[in-house]
Amino acid sequence: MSVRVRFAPSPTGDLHVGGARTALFNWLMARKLGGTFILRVEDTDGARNTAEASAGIIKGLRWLGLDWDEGPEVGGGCGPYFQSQRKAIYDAYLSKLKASGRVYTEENGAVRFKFSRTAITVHDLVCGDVVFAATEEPDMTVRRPDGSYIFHFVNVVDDIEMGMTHVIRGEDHLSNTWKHVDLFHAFGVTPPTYAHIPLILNPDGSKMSKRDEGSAIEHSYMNAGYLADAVFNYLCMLGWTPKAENEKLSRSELVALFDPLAIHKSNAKFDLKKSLWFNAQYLRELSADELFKHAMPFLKAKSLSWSDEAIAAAAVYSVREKVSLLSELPDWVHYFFREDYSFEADVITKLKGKPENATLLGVVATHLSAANEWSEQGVLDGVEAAAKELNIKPGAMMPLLRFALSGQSRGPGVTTIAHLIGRDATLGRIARTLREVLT
RNA sequence: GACCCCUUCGUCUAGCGGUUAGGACACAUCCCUUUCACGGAUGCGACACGGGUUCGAUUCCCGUAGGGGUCGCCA
Repeated sequence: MSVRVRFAPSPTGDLHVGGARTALFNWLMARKLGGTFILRVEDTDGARNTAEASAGIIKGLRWLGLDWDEGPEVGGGCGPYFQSQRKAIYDAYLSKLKASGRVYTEENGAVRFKFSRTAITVHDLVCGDVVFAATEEPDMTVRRPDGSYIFHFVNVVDDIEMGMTHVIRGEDHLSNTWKHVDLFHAFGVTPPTYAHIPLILNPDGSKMSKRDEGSAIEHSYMNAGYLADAVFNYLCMLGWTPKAENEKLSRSELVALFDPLAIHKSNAKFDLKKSLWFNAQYLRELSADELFKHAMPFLKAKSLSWSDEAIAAAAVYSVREKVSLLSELPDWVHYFFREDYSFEADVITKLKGKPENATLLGVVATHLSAANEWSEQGVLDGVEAAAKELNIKPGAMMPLLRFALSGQSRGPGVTTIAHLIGRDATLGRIARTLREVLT
């Protein structure tokens, strides 16, 4: 039998890391076994669900590259995939329960399911067989007086209707699973195989929920400058360890390595530093074009613009090993894009520190204006010639030139900066520094 | 409160009776270096506690403590 798994979010808010990882593991399972990954929106509670949230979740899943084979936007043979549109199916299933005497209606119209009140065992790939003693809880409500249905009921009905073979979800559902199994039995259906994955906790050990740092996919990752591949990779490492030498693994490697039996039982705390490390790793292996494409929205957000895209891309590429997030890029490259960059306080202090700095910059300018060709080597030759004339080491000239050309004390190689901004800008910036700082 | 799951360096983890308890992130130092980074090297650093079982427990069993979860006409 072909594997069928699903991610069944309730659209009450943005896609959350916990949900994203649940979707991720389901996706890995389907792709690993050549199965089907289904997206089902559990929007039975009209009061809490919104279309915006639903769209947001889809946006987040798309960004992470978790494509589904059946569900919203793609269709499939078991639709509709919004539970709010499946009332007739639920009514039919409720009738089955009525026929077998497993439900009863209360005075106000709510319908309850009669628990079997026997010990129930949940077979779980991660937790093993978990036995729940006969319950003493009140029978559970499956339909509200207004005719709408409750999660436990629709969840089970749809898992039956959509032919789910495995249910991979957060461990917070484990304690309720016996109720689902009871329902499956009442319908005369063998329950799917379960796999309850550990939860993601905050660094302090508390349960991570919306609002917490690093919890919302769109806000904390997409907009913060993460690469989807990095987030995908990092999330896999929370609660699962692939049998591999390295932790940095591509999607295809992760698919090939995936094994639900290797998923951990214990919860994992979110580690911001490590997520940044993963992102930095992925950032560095992007080509100049790819990096620029990803960086563009972040540059524009800081009002940076360019006329020569190749130069702009080269500028961004020159600082790729200095950042962990795309959002850090503008601060590292803004001076490539404008002449009115400001001078950092310590840069001004250092420039003014020695009176001979003005002379040094003047000599460098003279040599650079005479350079035969404007390449990095040409710039370097000019600086060395100036240093020789001044009888100092070329290395001693570099910081000064860096200060003048960027206003910053750190950045890519000085010759790279000069080469990319061009001769005119280089000479102009030296002149500006002489005029505005070393007066 | 009842029930369920969990417990190895600060964090993510390897380990599946005998290991100098390994790796990654972070941190520290050093090297490299025109800055900042990258990279390389080294270091710091853990089996929650108490009983068993065993020739021998991080590993198996029980208990305690601690953490998380579930007990809705939320999902």
